[in-house]
Amino acid sequence: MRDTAPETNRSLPIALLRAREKVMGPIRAMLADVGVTEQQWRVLRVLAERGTLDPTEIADRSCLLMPSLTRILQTLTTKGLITREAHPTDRRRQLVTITAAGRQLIADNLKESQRLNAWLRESFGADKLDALLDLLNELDALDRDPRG
Amino acid sequence: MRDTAPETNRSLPIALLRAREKVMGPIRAMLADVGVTEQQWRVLRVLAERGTLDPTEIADRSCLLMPSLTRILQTLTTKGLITREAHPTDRRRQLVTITAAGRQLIADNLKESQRLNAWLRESFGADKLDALLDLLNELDALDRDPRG
DNA sequence: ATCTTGCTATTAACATGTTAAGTAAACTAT
DNA sequence: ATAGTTTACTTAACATGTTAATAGCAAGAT
Repeated sequence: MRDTAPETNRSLPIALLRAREKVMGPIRAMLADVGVTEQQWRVLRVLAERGTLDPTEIADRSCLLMPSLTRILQTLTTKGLITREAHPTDRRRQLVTITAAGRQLIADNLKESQRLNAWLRESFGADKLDALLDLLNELDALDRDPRG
Repeated sequence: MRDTAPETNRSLPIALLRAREKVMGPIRAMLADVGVTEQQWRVLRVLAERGTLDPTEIADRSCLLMPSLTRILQTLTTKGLITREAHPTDRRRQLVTITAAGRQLIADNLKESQRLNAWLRESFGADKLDALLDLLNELDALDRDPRG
């Protein structure tokens, strides 16, 4: 079906959408078995890798907007995967920490996650994957919005 | 901030997310002024380019899932930008057509849309843009899910 | 003719995306 | 000190993403 619509293949927004779906599909399937979403998984991994963080930094590192993150942190707290405490000196801020259960959830799925990454590298080609990542990062680094 | 987190730059899902945000930001801003979302714009453009279609084909061409499309078609009908009629021979299906108002909305924004595309080509580089699109399409064409 | 199977579109339920507004706390400059 | 500003997080409102279930219809097989 899709090959009869050549235009959309040259549309960058749609190409990015399709590529993302291709990569995320298997990951989502894996996470669905454990009962966490792709976004919740990102938050947990950031916390596991970098330790206690405040919500603003979590949002930046996991590429989530603050309103989304607010809801996700509530969900993760309910699930017992994170804890939140007040910041010692700045009462506007919080400190979020992953719990042992959260770390366990990551440990239970990290191997499969790495297997999916390896499959991608092998199937798509390590050279092409690196080239793609380079281009995407360059694109993201483009200076400013085209408001001229 | 972001440059202190080298890992996420090499994560394909997140790199795709950031790149998409970079490209879509200006487009969303343009469309917000007219009162349509990015997804509604995609549907209208598909209908304008290819004429009357049934919802299943619209979903395929605009990269939307059917439940999302159902709601979007309701919204677009309310806004008077599309019309829906029953399929003459298959009563399960519908035929969706863009209205004159819908075509006018596209005409009003097409030039700006093309200007944004041109800005991207020039700013990012035509060669790199083509290379990126090629890689994304190749990725999307990868055979099957890694269920081994 | 009925029965099964598959297709089309919708609905439901929950999670996130997105923009705008709101609240509370910290900062800045007088 | 205090008015004005900025920062951190939350809430609200609406749109979409995602999976599962549902209803109506079509087509093929028995």
